[in-house]
Amino acid sequence: MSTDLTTEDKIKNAAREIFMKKGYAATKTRDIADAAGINLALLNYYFRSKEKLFQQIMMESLTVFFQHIQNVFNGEQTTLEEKFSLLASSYINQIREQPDIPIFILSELRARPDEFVSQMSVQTRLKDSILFDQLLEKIGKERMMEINPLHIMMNLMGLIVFPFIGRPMLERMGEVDDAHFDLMMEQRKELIPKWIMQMLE
Amino acid sequence: MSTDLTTEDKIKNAAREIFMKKGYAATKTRDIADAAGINLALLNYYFRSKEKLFQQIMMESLTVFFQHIQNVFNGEQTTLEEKFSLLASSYINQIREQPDIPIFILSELRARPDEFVSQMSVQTRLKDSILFDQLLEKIGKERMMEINPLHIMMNLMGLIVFPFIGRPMLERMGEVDDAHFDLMMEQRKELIPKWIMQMLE
DNA sequence: AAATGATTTAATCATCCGTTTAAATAAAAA
DNA sequence: TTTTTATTTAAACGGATGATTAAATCATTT
Repeated sequence: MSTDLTTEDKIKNAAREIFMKKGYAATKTRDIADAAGINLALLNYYFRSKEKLFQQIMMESLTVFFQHIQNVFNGEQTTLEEKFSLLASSYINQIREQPDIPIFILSELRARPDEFVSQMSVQTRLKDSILFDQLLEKIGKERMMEINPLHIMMNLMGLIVFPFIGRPMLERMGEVDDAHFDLMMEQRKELIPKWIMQMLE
Repeated sequence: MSTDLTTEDKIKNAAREIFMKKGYAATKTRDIADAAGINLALLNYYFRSKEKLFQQIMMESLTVFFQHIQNVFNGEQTTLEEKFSLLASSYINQIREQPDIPIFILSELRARPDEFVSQMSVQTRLKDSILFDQLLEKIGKERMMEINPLHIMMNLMGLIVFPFIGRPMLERMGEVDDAHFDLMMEQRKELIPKWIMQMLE
């Protein structure tokens, strides 16, 4: 957290790490300043307030986290299963690099109603996507009442994201260590698309 | 939040509601006192400190949330699919009554390492359960390396819990209202066991 | 009724925490 | 160099917040 970064970036990096780990309310501006190795006043000098700094980081996190969805959802050259596979792989890789990002986003989204939800998901209307059309074709109109494509989205995201959110609990329940957990996440890149396809049969 | 409850319970009810909605750090003792309609000092009189009050509520939440698991996991009269069905139904009902409980538990578990994780999951060792034996029998020894029973646990819990955690996001993505969301959760009581069974084929 | 103990209240303390200020230093422009 | 602007620092402000105190009220016992 030092070297030749600009002061602004040192603050942002430290803030991102601490916000993600502890959440907005539990994060103290002094913790950020200490972790960044800068004077406390610089935080306000560069970002005006803790709130503004948080919003900036939150927006960037949302962008990073949802940037793939848009593209994959509307890929014209990829099949359904390929889309599931792409999503599983890219998200599992991404979350491995920033393990706290899902729970961070989801819990702050809960605590700060609307503020971010609106901007995040306007981009991603399921019904307007090619994925949706492909789902319709696969499921068939007659089964549509029973199995709303949103079920499939819930399943896909749940299967990808939940293991990371529930990790401390799951590792204990299953008596697996970190290495084994990583292996399982690697397996899931192939398993999840298969499972989702089975659901559509 | 009034009537003939004891003062202690008025505080606990208010605290539970606010802790669940906002998390530990964002919850102020004065908010709890106001919501409970009691004098601020009474909180410390009955519970010593905010931290102690929180721990008590957290422990009770964990107990409630995991009490079914133990029983269902070790039911001797129920088949695999019946166990999945029981878990899905009881958890979906339970979460509907306290929608914030999953994200509350999972995010506080992250913010407060170990403190609770240890006590929570000692009770629930997957390998010691009847469910585990039934899974082994169904999956078969040869496929065990590929599909660890923990995968199935991740899937089951992810499919049940994630829709509630991601609800604000999912409702926007899928353009469904609260009533429709509830209907879908009702459908999932039957769908989830089916999906899980398909994964085992 | 008096005495004892439990509960509740108003007020205050002490610390924390986000933010600001004013001065000092460094960098850039003139 | 001198002047101006940008960055950094130490110190402090003021409100919020968890906790405590001492007195008041209520309930129970004798």
